[in-house]
Amino acid sequence: MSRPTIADIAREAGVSKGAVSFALNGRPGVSEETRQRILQIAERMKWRPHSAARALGGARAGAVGLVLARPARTVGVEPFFAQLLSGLQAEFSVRSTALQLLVVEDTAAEIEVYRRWASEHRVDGFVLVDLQVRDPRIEVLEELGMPTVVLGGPGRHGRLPSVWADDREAMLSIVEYLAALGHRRIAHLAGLPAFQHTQRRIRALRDAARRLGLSEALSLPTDFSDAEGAAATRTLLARRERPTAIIYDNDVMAVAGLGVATEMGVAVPGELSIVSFDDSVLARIVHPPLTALSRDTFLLGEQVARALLAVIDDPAAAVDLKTPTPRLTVRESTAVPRD
Amino acid sequence: MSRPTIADIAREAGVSKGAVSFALNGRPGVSEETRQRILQIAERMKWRPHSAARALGGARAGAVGLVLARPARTVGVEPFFAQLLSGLQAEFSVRSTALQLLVVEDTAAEIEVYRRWASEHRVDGFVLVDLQVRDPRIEVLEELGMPTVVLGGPGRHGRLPSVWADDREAMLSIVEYLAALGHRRIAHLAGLPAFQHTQRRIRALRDAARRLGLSEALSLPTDFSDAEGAAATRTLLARRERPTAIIYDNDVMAVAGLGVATEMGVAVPGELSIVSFDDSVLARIVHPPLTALSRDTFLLGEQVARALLAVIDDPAAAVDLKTPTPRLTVRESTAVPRD
DNA sequence: ACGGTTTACTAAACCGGTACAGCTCCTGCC
DNA sequence: GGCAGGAGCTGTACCGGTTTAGTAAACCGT
Repeated sequence: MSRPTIADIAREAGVSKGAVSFALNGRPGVSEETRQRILQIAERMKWRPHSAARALGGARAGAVGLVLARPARTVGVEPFFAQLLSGLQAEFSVRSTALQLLVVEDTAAEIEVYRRWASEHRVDGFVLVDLQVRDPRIEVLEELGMPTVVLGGPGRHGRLPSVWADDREAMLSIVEYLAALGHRRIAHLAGLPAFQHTQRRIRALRDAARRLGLSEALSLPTDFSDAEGAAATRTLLARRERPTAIIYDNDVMAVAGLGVATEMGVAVPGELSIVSFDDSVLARIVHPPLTALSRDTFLLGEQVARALLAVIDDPAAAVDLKTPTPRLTVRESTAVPRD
Repeated sequence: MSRPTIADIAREAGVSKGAVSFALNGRPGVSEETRQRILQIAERMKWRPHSAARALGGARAGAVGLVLARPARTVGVEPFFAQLLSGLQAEFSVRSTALQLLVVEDTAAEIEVYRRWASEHRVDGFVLVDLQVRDPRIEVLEELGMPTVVLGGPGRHGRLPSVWADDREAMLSIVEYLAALGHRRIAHLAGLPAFQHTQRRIRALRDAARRLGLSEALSLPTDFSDAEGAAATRTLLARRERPTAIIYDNDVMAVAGLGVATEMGVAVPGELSIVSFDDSVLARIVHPPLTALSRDTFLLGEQVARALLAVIDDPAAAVDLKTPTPRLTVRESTAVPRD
């Protein structure tokens, strides 16, 4: 016989389907003795619930969605997402919730997927990342009424609960460290200007520069790619008065920038200090290893997952969780500027 | 009103549920005129099928599974998987099939997931990667009778269809290139010995060495991590008669090895040539950029997805697809050995 | 004009669970 | 002794689709 159903178990145990359902879901309605007997039979028959049948009864779909809008071939270059994914998985799988992952080309397609998955009842909630300035996705998700957790910054994201890291403090800690070393001309290769965290970092740098009396603090927007990171670094290093330190918004650009410096004969850290806003193997394995901001992305993923499960359980739950502020791991790419 | 059902459409159109089902699925049983009317109403009401309800009727679950057995925190370091994933997605999403991704700790847990997802009817098929020597998963998947495509090498994998790349030819092309440059002592930092492709590469190197009359061709097994890559490189370079070229089984190890060489004052490519078996941004952005084997992993993912969909449509379909042999992209990490 | 086939559709069963009203005992209490 | 209340269970409706048996009308050839 193929796949046993609760009806099979009921027949075997000589009870009704309802009783079996009660027993298997650990809810009152059957005696402890009967429950044990049913559980044993289910075990013996290797019964597993049919996820579709469960979902049909208006209950959970047992899955959550994560949709990324990026050019298909560029995903996975950044270790950040892989780490986040691992953390999400770790927590979701404990509560036997599956993760549906989809990579699409742009935000319009992403919204379309939210609509489709919601109306197909395929998922119970969403994780929203890469928060943009005036993000159109928030409105859609609120309208759909799907439990959603935003991985973003402080402040309101409509009525959606959020888990966030303090980008501002993180940037301040980097700038203060560089200023303490004696750097006065600092450049910042920022990410996509449309992202909220990019804006927060740019603002933090500007504020810190004013407060610490830096003579220069320039933020250049990029698309996070190694190509733009390299190009912008080349431009910066070709100037007459070049910066003595560059802060890169991700590890890929930082490594590319390091390559450019080496190629142009600019000594790191002698003539140029490099700091990466993301830590990963990448930052560790290059030479010299890069000073980088270490955040526990895996933990972040776990927290987001936990928050989402809480919201699914109780849609009224208001979550606004600040994760530990990342700390700077000093390696060999930063030093006192040579005058 | 929330989510419209086919019953709502049927009422609106003044026909039965069955007629609506026929119309929406493009099957005979209704007149063209009625079909159009029903389609318009469905469109207007923004109807979408409830995926659970469909799956319950013994039909497709509309999803496939990919399970990776690796320590959770190490995933995503390798661009290879991200690329593969993108390719899979691209093809699956065209056929509106979702991809369920799960990362588990070991093979036992992986098998458990196959069992669970199959019996819960959560997926219609699986993609099997990281094929091992005498892989226990194959037997389980055959027993479960789930459509599965193996991403592996040539040869039999039970009765499972497969898509594969020619690792042997790839390794031969690298060795022949290095031999042509004049290298006679070549080392190979291999991956996990339990993997089939590791064994194939080791064998290919040994055969080529004999044929080309190399004086040394050593394969050292590792766990693919940057740490072991660095450690093994250090050992090799500390020997009296050090190799003049090292082939790394992935990009992460190659970059780590490059770091070690730089640190030890061994010039690349002057005193040591480096070749990576995987190409990615990583290989491009370090300095000097690495000579690497370029395979179109994105395309590979698309092909695997297509193959799996074909097997799901027709379980008897026998697929055995060889992908284009990867080609060597020569950059600046390889040169004629200095004597 | 008649039997036979085709077309267009309806009604109901079915998939495998969950939810709930209702029934039968048994116990406790005044 | 009678009644309330609860434990333990049954039976059935229901979720939203698909599928099948059945039916009425139209069509067809001779």
